[in-house]
Amino acid sequence: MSLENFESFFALIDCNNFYVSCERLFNPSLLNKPVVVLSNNDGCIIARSNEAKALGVKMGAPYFQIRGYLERNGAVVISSNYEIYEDISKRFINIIRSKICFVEAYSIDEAFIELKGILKKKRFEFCKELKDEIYRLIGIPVSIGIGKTKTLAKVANKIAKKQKDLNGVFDITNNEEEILKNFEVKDIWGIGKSKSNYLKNIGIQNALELSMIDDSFAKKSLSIKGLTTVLELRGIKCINLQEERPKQKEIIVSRSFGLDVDNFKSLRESVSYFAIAAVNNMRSLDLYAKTLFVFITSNPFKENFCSYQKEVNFDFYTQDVFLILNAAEDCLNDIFKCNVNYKKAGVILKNLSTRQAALGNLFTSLEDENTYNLMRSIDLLNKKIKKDAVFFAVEGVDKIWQARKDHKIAKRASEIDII
DNA sequence: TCTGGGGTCCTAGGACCC
DNA sequence: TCTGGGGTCCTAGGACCC
Repeated sequence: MSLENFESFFALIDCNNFYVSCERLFNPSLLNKPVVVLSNNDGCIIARSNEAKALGVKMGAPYFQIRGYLERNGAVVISSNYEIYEDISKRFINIIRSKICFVEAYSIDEAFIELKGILKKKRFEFCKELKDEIYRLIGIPVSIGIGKTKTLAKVANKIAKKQKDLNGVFDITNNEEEILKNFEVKDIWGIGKSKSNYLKNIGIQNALELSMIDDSFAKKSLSIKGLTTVLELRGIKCINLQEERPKQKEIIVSRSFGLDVDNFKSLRESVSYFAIAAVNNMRSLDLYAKTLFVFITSNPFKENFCSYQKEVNFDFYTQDVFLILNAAEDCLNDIFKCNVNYKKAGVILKNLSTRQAALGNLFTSLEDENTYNLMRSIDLLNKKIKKDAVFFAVEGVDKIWQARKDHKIAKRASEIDII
């Protein structure tokens, strides 16, 4: 048997209209209807059912601009509920892991797998069975694209999604050239708006043309990433499967406000709330931060946009919520200006390190033991009673800055009982 | 009235040094 | 008259992803 039969291939498994599909699990009446899911603050469209796509609803469209159109067409509008989506995402990944070892959980609704040790003629069959199994166990429809490289698997996935007669699985290797010739440059993974505009201007319209450009020209005009894309389109493997998630480099918690905020008190409450959320996230990852970054901005879609920010470095790596809260407040004190309508604020924890690496620092004083014990107790209470049963007074109670979520269908992750 | 949030990586350009 | 040339490090901002 030739080696070619054992050549390693990639497949990309992508959940169809993931957030909409999740909502449909709880509410089957949403089936066969145009459904959209909104981003935080009910700002933009971030997921569309096929029926909504057929109405011409664009990804990322501001909701207020198309609200009337959606209403007239009987579309169902839902505020996003990430807790649920994350829970279902974990189940999705677990099913894949139970079928194959080489898995990269790429995003909340996508996974790459490497088809190693699977015979060429069995590849397609394996993916088809995987797709059926995912649907059988969690009720989420997926599409699977197969290719020699991750970039080609991405292309194949788009074809699998678009061409209904393929039943959701497509292997691009059978007619690669033809597919690439009809695949627009702007739809290629790694080619964004800026690069696709540039390529259009120099007369490169499709993926096949892009795959044939000169290497050094690609690097010079599209940067190293662009060259990688070009090579991958040619079937040269440059991007490996990342089975282990690389250590996170920063943690961001930021929100747009439901209303404009001009008073220091509300702003301080929001920044405190974000700082605590960021620290909680960091603690759950068992990381420590050396740098804190705080920012506040006005509405970027209005005139006189302004943005203020400040960064502070701690003397040591820390997880101490009190230290970080105080520092965040100090930052805000320094950057706050009166007579500005603030629309958004955020906190970033940077310079993250594991406990072990942090301890390697001569000047480390990781945390006060009392703080550590207190935080553990709060975690336990919130887990036992309910989320946010215990919270810090600085977060405020009324939270007038909080985002709108007018279309939320109330439910909790515990209601999910599919498997 | 109303336009998300959370990430990573790359590059250009300034500062500094020899 | 004539204004080097590298190297390194850092950072802000852009580009891209989902």
